[in-house]
Amino acid sequence: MSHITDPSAGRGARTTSCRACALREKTCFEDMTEQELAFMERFKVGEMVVEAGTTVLLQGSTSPQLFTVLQGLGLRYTTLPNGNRQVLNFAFPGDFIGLQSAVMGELCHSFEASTKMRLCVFDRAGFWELLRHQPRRSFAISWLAAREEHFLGDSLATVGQREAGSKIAWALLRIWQRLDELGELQSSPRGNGLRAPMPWRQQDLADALGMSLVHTNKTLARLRAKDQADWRRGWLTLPDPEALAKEYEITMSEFQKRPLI
Amino acid sequence: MSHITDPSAGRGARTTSCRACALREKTCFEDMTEQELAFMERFKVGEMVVEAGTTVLLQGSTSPQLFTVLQGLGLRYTTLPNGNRQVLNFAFPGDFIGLQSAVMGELCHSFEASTKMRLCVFDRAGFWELLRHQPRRSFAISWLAAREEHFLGDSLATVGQREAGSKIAWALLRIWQRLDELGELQSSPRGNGLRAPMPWRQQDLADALGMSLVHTNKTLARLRAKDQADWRRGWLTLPDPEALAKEYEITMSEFQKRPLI
DNA sequence: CGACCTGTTGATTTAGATCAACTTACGTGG
DNA sequence: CCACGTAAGTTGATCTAAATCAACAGGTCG
Repeated sequence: MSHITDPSAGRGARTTSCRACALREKTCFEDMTEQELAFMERFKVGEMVVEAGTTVLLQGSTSPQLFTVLQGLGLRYTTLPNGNRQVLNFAFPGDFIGLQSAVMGELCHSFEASTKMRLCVFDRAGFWELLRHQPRRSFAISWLAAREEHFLGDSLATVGQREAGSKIAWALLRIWQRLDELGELQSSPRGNGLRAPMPWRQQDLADALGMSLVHTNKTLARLRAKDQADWRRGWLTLPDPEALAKEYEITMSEFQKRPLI
Repeated sequence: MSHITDPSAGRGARTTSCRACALREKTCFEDMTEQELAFMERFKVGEMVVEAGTTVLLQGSTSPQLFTVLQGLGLRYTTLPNGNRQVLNFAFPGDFIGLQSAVMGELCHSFEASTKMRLCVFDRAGFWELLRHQPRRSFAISWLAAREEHFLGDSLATVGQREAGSKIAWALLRIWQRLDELGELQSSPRGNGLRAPMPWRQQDLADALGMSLVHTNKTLARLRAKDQADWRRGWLTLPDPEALAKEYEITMSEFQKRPLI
């Protein structure tokens, strides 16, 4: 199901060069210096396109690759010995995937594409070189790792300390915010307001929040009835995100430009 | 209640030099090159000794400092708008504290000393210099951040997907393992077996696992009755850690030497 | 058309929260 | 040395949020 394009194969015409990368245009990312660009292009091994449902990284295996999401949405999860699944986070364009595997030997989580995805592929061996020769890039890596740590801490606090309605609202707001940063919110086809693509299943959200599927469903229905959030058929609508956040005592961390790997 | 020693004050006789740092002797840490040592000594600003109960970092403030734990135990937590507290992790000697604050502007968690602690203090401004000039050190930072991310993911999976007995067992095993690595397990004063210092309160454990205090207490009592774990008056005894892990389907990540900042 | 996946809804059960009373340990000061 | 105050730990009774069970509906695809 997967398809890798190697830039050294053929004339490399099929692989976007970092310079031409559409992600760089987004306002949510920091600018890159000419030197950084040149370096990243050497570090880049190719591109990979996967269909929705593909397992890109499998817990327990040892992947020699690192990725940056170019297009599409995915999710990262662990499977416990008791069979339960914990979704660790949802992945968006610009996310750097696999830092942990570069550090620990073995993968302790899986990564799955929730839509068709395009991934930028880097070689793990090049990672060390990256940090050695590019202090700015290396700082970017640490920055992203710290940010990820922050997000996970936030998830932990939500899963551990909020009740159902608040959990759901928190998750929807976070997804909304991330898509907003990326400029992926669209105006609804019917009438006013914005909507966000949200391709995940209710089961995914349930597994992210430590809730049962049924309870997740009923809580979503309650939010819909109160006109606070409407997530159906792959699209999420939040009539008033600020009011929602206030109602459920949710403080979103403010926007910050972030580096792109 | 806190007491800072500045190496540039007096003759700096009161501050341990990195070369003489007792932590470096521990087998769980990677060796440092002479060059790294020299650099870290410049980066180090001083030492701080705090009494048990001191809040070292406060959520919402902006701390100009980074720490490495030299002695003692602590914990990191967030307070939610609803008043609940989530303990994010427990801190042990060798842990590097404050990477997030170095990256995000504002602290999004607090740090508290659970025993008397000795902390190695670094200046935040020096952090950027660190990454710029010391590729090896910079790799160490990324390594530690990735490890922290891994631990948090593990916590999230536990809080989200395990039931009470398993949660408690998981937490006790992890603390046990971390102290074991540091060589802090001692033989019990009465009779055979090992014991670990565990200065936290039941409330801390409850807040780490997203459980109520009462339920935590009752679950601990059940484990004690089954001779699986005994935590009382600041000491933890695990008669058979492997059996405990097996019983509750817990896989501990294997030991790996880690860098020291 | 039937198989399958995702979502929906009501009925029932239960793990864990909450409430409340009490014990134990450890000061501190008279 | 004892009385008192406070913080942590313990235990039983009660309540409830959320899990589980079960049946069904809608959409999609071969």
